[in-house]
Amino acid sequence: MQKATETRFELQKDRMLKAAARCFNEKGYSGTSLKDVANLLGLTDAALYYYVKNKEELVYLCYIRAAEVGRDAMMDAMASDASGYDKVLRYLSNHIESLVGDRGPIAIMSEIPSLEQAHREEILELSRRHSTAFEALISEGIRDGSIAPCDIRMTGNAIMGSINWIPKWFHGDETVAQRIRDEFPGILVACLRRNDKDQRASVS
Amino acid sequence: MQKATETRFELQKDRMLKAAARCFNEKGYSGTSLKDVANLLGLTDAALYYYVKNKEELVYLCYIRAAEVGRDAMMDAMASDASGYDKVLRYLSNHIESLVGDRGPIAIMSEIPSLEQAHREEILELSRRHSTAFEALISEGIRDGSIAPCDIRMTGNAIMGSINWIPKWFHGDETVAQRIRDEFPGILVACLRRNDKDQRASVS
DNA sequence: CAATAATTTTAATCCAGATTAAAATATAGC
DNA sequence: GCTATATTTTAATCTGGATTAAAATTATTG
Repeated sequence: MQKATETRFELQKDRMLKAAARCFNEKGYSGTSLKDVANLLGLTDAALYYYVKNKEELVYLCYIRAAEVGRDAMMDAMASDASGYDKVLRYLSNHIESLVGDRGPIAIMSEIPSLEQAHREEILELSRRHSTAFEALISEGIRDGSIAPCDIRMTGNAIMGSINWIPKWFHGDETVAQRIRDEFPGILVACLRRNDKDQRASVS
Repeated sequence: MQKATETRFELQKDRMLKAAARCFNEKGYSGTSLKDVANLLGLTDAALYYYVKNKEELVYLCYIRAAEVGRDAMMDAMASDASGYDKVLRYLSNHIESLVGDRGPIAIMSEIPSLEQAHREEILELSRRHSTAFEALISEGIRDGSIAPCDIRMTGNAIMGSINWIPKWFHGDETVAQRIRDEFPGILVACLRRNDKDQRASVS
């Protein structure tokens, strides 16, 4: 019955979260006033309170959304029947597609400490789980021989950092988006193929 | 004559910038009050105004410092007489050492838009120059055959993103610092060795 | 030591931007 | 069209934290 209204509400809320994510990524949390977000939606700042309790919750929800996007990308990769290496590649492609595609601006989780206790812990937990899952993929690849042995924690941090930073410099240009989709996964999985520390490119 | 005083002033100011960088990295710009920074120094918030005009300038100076650290790392690498690949490796090692070593916490430049016009433009210019210099190293490596041909812009973004994200998860633990020093440069330059998109680790 | 300069604190302001309550408008179902 | 509900705005507050001025303390120098 409320299906229609619920849908409208959810749609608006989702638009709001995207607008907020965009502002936060571009202008930072402090640099973003609720008015900025509202303007992007053609609304008044006060209107946002119809959808969220306060600014903190707005950030919280942006981060929840970011976590979901990461989880979805991970789930899909984990479910595939492939080598560890290919799962990582698939996860990266998935996640990147979400970042630059129409799941639209995803917030960088750079202000977790400003969240209130309960929210902070929840986001940290989700974040930790994601890292763990990613490291598990790498482990799997090492075990099945598709990935070269490496310091899993550091390699995971390196790759994830690169991903996390994308929203900082990508601002919606579709040409750039395509280039990211095409290049990034390949660039990053290269970190998993080192089999010789002194190897060089064998070109020409 | 004022040498001693100047030194004291400069030292205190430097301590302040490090404390601020640490706060900003950990709690974000908005989450950081001047009181937080002052507490870390055993001072009162008002005391900070003896060293800087306002909070904006504090951020600005943190970013200037971050840019200098990057530039120093780059200068040293560029001056070396080595292949493009080795210059990149050297730059990465240098920069990473600064990030995790005693040049102490370096601020992540994540709130450039909150800077006032003139400062923002200056920081952006420095930032752009640094990217350009990094891409030049990659180009050089491709020309001299030490680096595999690649999308220079994207590869540069990937590697720099990984570097930029480090202060987000590294919080001063010396054991971790050593691990970063040991592993990160090698992990990241792997992105420059791809000579075959379908290559896999040739282990066991 | 006195005298001057450097540094920090105390104690007010001040303000942008978050938040709220009530009123106004839009929308949906009947 | 009428009624109830959903959504948005208007118009105030409210507040944390930035900022400032003056006073107090600490260091330096002749």
